[in-house]
Amino acid sequence: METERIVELFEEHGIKPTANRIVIARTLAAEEFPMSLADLEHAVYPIDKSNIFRTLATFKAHHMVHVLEDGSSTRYELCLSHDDEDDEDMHVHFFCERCHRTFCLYDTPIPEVDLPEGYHMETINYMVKGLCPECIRKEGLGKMRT
Amino acid sequence: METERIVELFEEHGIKPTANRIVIARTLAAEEFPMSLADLEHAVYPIDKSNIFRTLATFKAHHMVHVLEDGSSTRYELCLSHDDEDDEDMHVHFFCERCHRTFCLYDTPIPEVDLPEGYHMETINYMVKGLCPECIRKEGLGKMRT
DNA sequence: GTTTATGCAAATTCTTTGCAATACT
DNA sequence: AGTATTGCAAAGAATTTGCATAAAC
Repeated sequence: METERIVELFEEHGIKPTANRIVIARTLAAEEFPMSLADLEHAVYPIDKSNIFRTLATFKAHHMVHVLEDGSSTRYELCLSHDDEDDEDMHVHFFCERCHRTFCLYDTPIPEVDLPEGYHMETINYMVKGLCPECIRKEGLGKMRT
Repeated sequence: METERIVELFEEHGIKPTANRIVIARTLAAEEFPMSLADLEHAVYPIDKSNIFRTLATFKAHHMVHVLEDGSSTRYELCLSHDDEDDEDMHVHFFCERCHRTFCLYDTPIPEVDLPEGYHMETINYMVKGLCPECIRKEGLGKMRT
């Protein structure tokens, strides 16, 4: 994604686009998988992890990222909908229990549910766990060898 | 839940019902909310946390518990379906961002999705975050005072 | 000049493991 | 005896905070 579009995102969400923040957002945008704090720490070196942490908190507060929990770490992905309230780009995630990667299933939207009376929904996480195609293939090969 | 039923669960899942394990399972069954390791540590004192941890790993391996991530901790709830493969009792969970409690929405089953070709599903987590009824009421009161 | 952002170091919290002792079969 | 379970202590990993410096407005 071009830096201009990134800066637009900052404007849309009311966040001041500092140099570090742009690098972090660009990195999130470039990566196919949602990233953990540790992932980002490597990717945006030498920006400090506390800075990344606080930046992600800012992004989250302004709904510029989606936050995911896959069981091993918290992961972040850029939220591309312009509307703070309605996330059109919410999709199911898949955590592979063998290779520990978290996939975005962009073509699998999250089916909504009717909450019981009185609950107010902010965000939804739909996380499927199992084996990804690549690992299934490898498992198969593994078994053949046995 | 009666101890007999608990012991039955152990048999159904092929786990040896030791005294500690029964206490832990009973505690999970008695609690309305899914419990974290820390919750259990208090509830089953003086059983050691490493024992609880390993017991939960055993339960998980034998599909006797569901494992949830709500962002602050991993939580466990007893899985009451007899069938290891098909979890009839899978329901949506709700994490309140104000009081940090995780609710079981027993009457809200998880809507399934069609995964892209090649993915193999093991478990699903459907976690909604927002404000619970109690906290919405309190927020309202808080605003009135202001 | 005041506020905001940043880096470094350290604290906290949560999870996990090593190992010796105990209980079970 | 041999295997499985347990408790204690400590290690590890991930997250979060305090505080002093530097940059932005």
